[in-house]
Amino acid sequence: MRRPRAGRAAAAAPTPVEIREKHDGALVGRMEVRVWLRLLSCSMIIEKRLRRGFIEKFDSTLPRFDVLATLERFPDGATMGELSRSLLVSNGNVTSLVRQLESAGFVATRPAPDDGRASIVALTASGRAHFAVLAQAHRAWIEAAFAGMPREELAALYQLLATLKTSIATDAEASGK
Amino acid sequence: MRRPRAGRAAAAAPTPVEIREKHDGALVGRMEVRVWLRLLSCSMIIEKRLRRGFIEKFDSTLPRFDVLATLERFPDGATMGELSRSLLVSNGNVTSLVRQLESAGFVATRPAPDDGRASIVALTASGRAHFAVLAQAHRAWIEAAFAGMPREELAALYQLLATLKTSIATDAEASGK
DNA sequence: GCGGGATGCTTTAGCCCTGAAGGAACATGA
DNA sequence: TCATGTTCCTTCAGGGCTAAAGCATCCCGC
Repeated sequence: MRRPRAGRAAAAAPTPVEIREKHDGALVGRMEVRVWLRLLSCSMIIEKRLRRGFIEKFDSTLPRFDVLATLERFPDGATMGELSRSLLVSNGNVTSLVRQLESAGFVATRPAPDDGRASIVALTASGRAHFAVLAQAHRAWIEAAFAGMPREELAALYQLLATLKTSIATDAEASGK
Repeated sequence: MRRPRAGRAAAAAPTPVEIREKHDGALVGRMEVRVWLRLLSCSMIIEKRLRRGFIEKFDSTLPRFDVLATLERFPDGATMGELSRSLLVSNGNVTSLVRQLESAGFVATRPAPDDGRASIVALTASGRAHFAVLAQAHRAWIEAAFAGMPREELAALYQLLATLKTSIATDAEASGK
């Protein structure tokens, strides 16, 4: 009801399914912005779907899964700082995530032997088993989302994202820090 | 200190700048998952940078900017529901964002003439001016992030993301809504 | 030793976001 | 008309996230 909405949306109407893009239909001028909005849109939708899946199927969350996934790569355990750096999230955030996983019995924390400030957190057996289940669902969801993409395009996308990453990185260097 | 971390990280050490990927170095098997992690990484980094920019330069936030951007495409104003659908965020969330912008004088709310439940929110003159400034900075940040990408690759990425979007959409349809 | 700076972690305030619950207004069919 | 169901919006509880402040511990140069 009440939707003039001329332009792109109307032109793209015949497509079978239409996923709305953030700011879709806007008169975005520059190519860079258009690519960014599309990128953001894809990543938000997939992420939202994963988040929802974890809640509904496992009563867990994506960030908690991320912690488990990271810890799986540190068989001897990782310090909070290592976790924080690996996950690209703030220190305080890791604290609360680990607390939750700890009270669920999926990770265990022990003091670092060589550093009185640090503590080392590692997966428990139960945590490792739990992660295996979650990881399989996670992979299945992602594969489903990408199912409509031919292999060559997938590889091409992978390459282009690499270029983008280095572009982002060199920009970070140029603009101080 | 204390970083065995064999593999990719060590091998990639000579690169000038290294942006860490979420779960970087993990033994991610499937191509789909690798593409997803890279996509997520790019989008998170850019988004984080925008967020930071808005805070530092304008003491504002990305979601508030999104609301302004959406409203700019509704010259006659939009209902809360239209905003919520356009922004892909929940209804309650829009309420608080609009409240903030309202108390800052950037948007104004009036009751819908034909529907006692709905209210229509629109940009004020001040809000339109404010948005113009923000939008320019926003565009500049994005262009800087993509500056290292040749035009053809940008266009190719744009196309691939379109395929991905329809893949996501058809997946959504297949798995019931 | 030991004093001062760096580092590891936690705590807190504050914003973003969701989903569920609830109230008010609408719509519809009997 | 009015009872029922739907729609629009708000409120609230709860989790994620950050930046800044604070505490404990470490390290290093003197």
